[in-house]
Amino acid sequence: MPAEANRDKAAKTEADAPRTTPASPLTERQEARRRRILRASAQLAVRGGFDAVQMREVAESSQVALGTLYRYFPSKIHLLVAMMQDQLERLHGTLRRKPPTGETAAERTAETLMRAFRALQREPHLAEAMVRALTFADRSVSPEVDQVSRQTTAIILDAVGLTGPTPDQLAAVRVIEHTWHATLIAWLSGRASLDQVKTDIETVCRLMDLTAPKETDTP
Amino acid sequence: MPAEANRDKAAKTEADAPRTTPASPLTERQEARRRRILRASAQLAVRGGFDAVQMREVAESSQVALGTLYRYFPSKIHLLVAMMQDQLERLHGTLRRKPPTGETAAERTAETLMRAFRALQREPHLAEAMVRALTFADRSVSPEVDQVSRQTTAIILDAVGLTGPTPDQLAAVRVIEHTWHATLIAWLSGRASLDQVKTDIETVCRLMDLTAPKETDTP
DNA sequence: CGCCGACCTAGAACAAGTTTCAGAGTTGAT
DNA sequence: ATCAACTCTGAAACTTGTTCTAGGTCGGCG
Repeated sequence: MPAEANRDKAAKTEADAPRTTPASPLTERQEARRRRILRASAQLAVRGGFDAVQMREVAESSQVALGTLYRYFPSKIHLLVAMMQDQLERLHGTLRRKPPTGETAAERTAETLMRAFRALQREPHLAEAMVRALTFADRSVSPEVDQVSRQTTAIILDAVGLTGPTPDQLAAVRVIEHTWHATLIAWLSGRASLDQVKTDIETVCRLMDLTAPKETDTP
Repeated sequence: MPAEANRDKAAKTEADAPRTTPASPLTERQEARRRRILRASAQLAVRGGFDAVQMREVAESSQVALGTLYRYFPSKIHLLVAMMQDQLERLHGTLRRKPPTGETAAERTAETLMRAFRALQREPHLAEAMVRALTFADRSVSPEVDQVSRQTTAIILDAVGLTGPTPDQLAAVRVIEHTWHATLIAWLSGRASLDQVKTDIETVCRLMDLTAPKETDTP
C-alpha cells in the first residue's frame, strides 16, 4: 500500500533528514525503522551500557544500513538521548497513572525521584548509557538535551503539584534536577552508594522550599 | 646527576606505571615529562577544547612517544581529569591567599563559586575540555574523579569556614557541588545563560543552610 | 511504459583513541 | 665494565564513530 510516497514528498519539501524533533512527519515504514533502531539500541545498552551500543551493531540489529542509521540519528549521542526521551515519556505516563502519595511537596518530589531511581537501578547499564550520553552531549545536541530537561522539570512540577511556578520555584526545581543528575552520575560511576543517593535527594528536596515563593510575600 | 635510578627502582617495586595518585614518587625527569604533557594538553585545550586535545598531538607537543603518554595517563580522560586536579589546586591556593569577604556562609560560598566560574569563563575551551572529561569518566577513573570531588569539597568548606562538618552539612555541600557541576555543564553547552548560572548558584547557597546542623539541636 | 527523485543498502574510506612490539637508552648493582 | 631491569621511542595495527560513493528500490508521473 503506497501510503509512503506523498509523505515522503512532504518530508522532502521541508528537510533532508527526519529529525528527532516533532518537525517532520514520518512514513509508517520510517516510524517502524525508527522504533526498530531505538529498540535495538536499548537491547544493546541493557547488556553492556554505553560502550556496547556500537553503531555498526545497532544498524545490523535493526536491519538498517549504517548510512540510514546516521540519517535518523546524526550521532551516537543523538541516538542515546532520543532513547532517554523515550524512557522519560514512559516514566511520566506511569507517574501520572500512579502519582506519589506523600503529604508535603518535598516528600512527593523525593518519592518521585526515588521511584525513577529504582527504575534505573533495574537496568543499570541502560541508565549508564543514557546518562553518559546526556552529559557528554555538546552544543549540537542542545535541542534534544533541552527537551529532556524540560520533561524532567515537568515531572517534578507534577510531583510538587505546581502549575504556575514562580521564577524562584523554577530555580529551586533546577537545583533539584542538578542534584538528581549529578547523584545519578556519581552512583553510576561507583562513587556514591545507594544511601548517599537517597540522602542527597532527600536533602535537596527538603531544603528547597517549594511550598511558597521566597522573595515575594504570600498574604 | 643520576638521581633517577633509585626512585625508578622504588616505583618498580610497587607498580608498573606512574600513577596520578600520590602513590609512586616520580623521577625528576619523569616529573618534568609529566608537566610537559600537562602543559601541552592545556595549550591544546585552550585553543579548541576537548576535541582539540588529541593524543598524538599531545605526545608530539610534549616531546614524548605516544606509548609513553599512555604510560603516564592511561586514557585521554585520565589526562584531562589530571589537568583539572592541577587547576583546582592552583585555584585553592589562590583562594587561600585571598579568601572571600562575604558576611554569611552562603555569601562566601556563592562568592567563591562565582570567582571560580569567572576564572573558567576566561578560558571556556579549557573549561569545556575538563568538564567534559569529568562527566564522561567511567569507573576506571573513579579514584581521580573522587579526588577532584574531595578537592572541591575542601574549597567549599574553606569558604564556609567549617572544619568539623556534620554529616548533614556534608550532604548540603554535596548538593552545592552537584549544582555547581550541572550548572557549569549547562552553561558550557549553551543551555544556560550567565544569569541563570548566577541565580542557581546563589539559590542553592542560600537555601542550603550551612550555618547550623539540621537534625540535632544547637543550644 | 519507462523515467525521476527520494530513500535505502553495501561497503570502502577516514579519523582519533588505544594497543602492541621490537629496538634503543638509562641506571643501579655486581 | 658489564649486566639486568627498567623506561622510552617509533611505527604499525586495531577499534569504533563518522563520512563518502556507487548502485538499487519504489511509487508517481509524463
